[in-house]
Amino acid sequence: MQTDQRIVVAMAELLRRQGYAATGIKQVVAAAEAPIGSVYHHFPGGKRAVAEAALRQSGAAYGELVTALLAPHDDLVDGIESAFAEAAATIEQTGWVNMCPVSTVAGEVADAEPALREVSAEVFDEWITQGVGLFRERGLSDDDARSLIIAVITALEGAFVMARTLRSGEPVLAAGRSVAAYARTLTTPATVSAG
Amino acid sequence: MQTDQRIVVAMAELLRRQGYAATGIKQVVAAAEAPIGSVYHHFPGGKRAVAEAALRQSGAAYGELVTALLAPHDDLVDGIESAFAEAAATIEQTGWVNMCPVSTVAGEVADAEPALREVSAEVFDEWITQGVGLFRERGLSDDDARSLIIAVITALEGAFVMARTLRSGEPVLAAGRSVAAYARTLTTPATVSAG
DNA sequence: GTCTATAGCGGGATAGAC
DNA sequence: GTCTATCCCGCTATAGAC
Repeated sequence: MQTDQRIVVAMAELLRRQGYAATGIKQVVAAAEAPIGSVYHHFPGGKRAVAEAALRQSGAAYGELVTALLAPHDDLVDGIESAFAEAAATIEQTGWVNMCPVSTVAGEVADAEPALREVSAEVFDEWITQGVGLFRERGLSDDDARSLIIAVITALEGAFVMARTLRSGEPVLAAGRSVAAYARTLTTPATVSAG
Repeated sequence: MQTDQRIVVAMAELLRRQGYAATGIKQVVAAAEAPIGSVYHHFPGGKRAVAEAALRQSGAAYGELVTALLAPHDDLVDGIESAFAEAAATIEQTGWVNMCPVSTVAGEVADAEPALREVSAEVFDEWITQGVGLFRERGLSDDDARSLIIAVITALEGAFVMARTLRSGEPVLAAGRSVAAYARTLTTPATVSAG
């Protein structure tokens, strides 16, 4: 792998574990087995530029992963349930490490790092666009599809934080039940019984 | 206000904006209008001890806030819908600052700061306990109550991160719709129509 | 107990040899 | 273009005057 790629990959790995502020450039080059000068040769913007590249790359990969988990299921509810179950298993097996750096980083940079907030926002927007497309194929209206994919993403993000903190897969499973129930109401018009 | 209290409050405020690693003790004492020596006099554990106190205090206050938003409503679904709507309005009015430092900090310290992860876990557990009590009073079973409060918390957490990043209240509203739909399925047994 | 000056360290970034 | 040695700054934490 090329030096610049190794740097980006190492940054992404550290970002999802520690966030942006706690991750040092020296730590990144040690993990990437690269000399520190290479960072500033390939990324004149320094630490921030490396982080931007890492967020974009990981964001795209993670968006494809979620799509790949949902796409095989013709039924929305089935797809969502299996995606959350898969996520719960993965995060537990990997020792409670976040699956994607975007969620870890977005919260700490939303106010203090405009450039990184902007990149994170672009990643979220791409995920939403992909999800809207997928859910529209399953018969949802534009508004419902958009509302549902946002519910899926926010539930996953929030559940990951709690799961890593509690060292338990329970939050991911509970969040999955919740979003699946919402998806069910959007696909099968329920008749509410009185009382 | 006492010096130690001002220090804790200033730390909490900075934590919810920037997270733990990016927040400096010098920044905290400047905001608290206290000499730096006071930090180590009142908190021998230094920065980490101040952050622990800030997380506990903010966690308790935020738990009471959510309870106060939910408690007045006899109907679960009404309470959840109004709580999320209130949250969306608040985060927008305050310039997209997070309402609570726990969610901002938990993600970045889950792997690297065991003491802070532990405190964050205690805060989450307290929120869950409070929510289970509240939802049981509304007639839910233990399991349903626990699943629902976890869904509420994770949805709020995840939605706040996305809202701050996108500078939009939409994620909080979408998350609220999703959780409210889940609560509705737990309270009103729905008859699903075929097709 | 309050407060200041400073130590000691690690951060990001750079200059310049090769 | 690769890589190393170093700079300079800001950090946490401390020592000690008051």
